[in-house]
Amino acid sequence: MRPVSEPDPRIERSRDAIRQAAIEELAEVGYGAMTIESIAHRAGVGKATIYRHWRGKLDLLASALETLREDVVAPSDGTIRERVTTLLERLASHLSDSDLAACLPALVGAARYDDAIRDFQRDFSRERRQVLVDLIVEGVATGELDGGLDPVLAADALAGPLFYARLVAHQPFPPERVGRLVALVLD
Amino acid sequence: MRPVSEPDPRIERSRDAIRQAAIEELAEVGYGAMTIESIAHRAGVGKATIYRHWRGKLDLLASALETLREDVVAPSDGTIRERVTTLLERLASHLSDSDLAACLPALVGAARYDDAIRDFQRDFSRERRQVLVDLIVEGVATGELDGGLDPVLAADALAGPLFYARLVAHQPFPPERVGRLVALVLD
DNA sequence: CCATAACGAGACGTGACCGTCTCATAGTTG
DNA sequence: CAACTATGAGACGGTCACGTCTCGTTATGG
Repeated sequence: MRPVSEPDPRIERSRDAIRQAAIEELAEVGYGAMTIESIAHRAGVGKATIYRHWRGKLDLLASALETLREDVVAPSDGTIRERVTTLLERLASHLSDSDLAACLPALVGAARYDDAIRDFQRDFSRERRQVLVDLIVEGVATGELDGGLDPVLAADALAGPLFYARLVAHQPFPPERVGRLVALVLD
Repeated sequence: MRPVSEPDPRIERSRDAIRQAAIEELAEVGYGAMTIESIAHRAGVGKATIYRHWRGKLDLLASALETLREDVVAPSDGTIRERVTTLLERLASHLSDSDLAACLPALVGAARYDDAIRDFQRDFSRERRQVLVDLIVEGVATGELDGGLDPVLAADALAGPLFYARLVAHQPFPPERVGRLVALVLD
């Protein structure tokens, strides 16, 4: 292999700024009202730079969403109930705080018209749910949880209400209710 | 009271057509991409007619959403478990079928930027949830359900997963799972 | 330190939608 | 039937974002 010259660091630097700006715009004004010009402005970047790197809004958005992916790891200490509770408390706070959560309503709205967004959302939620399901499966296997428990159903009953509160009811799910929800579903 | 001349029936007729078109547009293209011109076209109406009756998109939308309100009545026959199951099955099919459900993703996306939409959604979901809560309260009162059950929490655990499946996971909640969900939460 | 490449800024023509308007038409009331 | 009135159609000027482009500038690697 011949030595290859380093790529100009400015390239990735602007790409990052643009992706971040896109995420903020998405969260603040929504998918429909998002414009390339506003993103360029927010990123402190010329419009042309955006078109140099992406085909358009959709392409950029897909790329920006990738930066929001993050691995969810189940807590490893304590009883299953404690670990499930911790995981859900994290989810609850994640739903109030994170960049992704800020974009969530916009994504839900946009998913209907854009397959890429829908796929992103489905994959993403599936991954997150799997962590919860695995935890419950483990609890059933060790006998801590009732053997008749359907792990997938239980995971839905646990995570569903948090999303429901955020997206539909528009009232936060109080963190202190998480413990009672876990008790209700797992016992 | 002096006799009052009948209002021209054309007025309400166009209003209805326009409201219906607005709902369809909202469901199909989303809040941001909805335009007065496309609504007028779909309704077979001149743009001016829309502006004669409403101030603009937002005002029209609020008016159109009103037509989507419908009373949810709890089933009155059977055990509480059966009635809860029936109610949830109705909700599940409502979430696949109805005009309102078709608009739901768009509403979730728009709620972030429009207070009126958020209020509509919150009130609407609150009303629906109350029916479920009342049913569970009744079950607790008659002793059919465990006395330690928190009706509000249980209602969330029941309804949440259905919305979650529709809005986030993008996979329908199979009607046959409703029964198992009810058993999981109420027993 | 120079040649190069990516950059920001923004002008440009295009197209969409806005909200207002005019006008001939068709449906309604009395 | 006659007067009336809401209507469908669409022209209009204005605004805004699009996607392309041409600049002069700046940072980078060699």
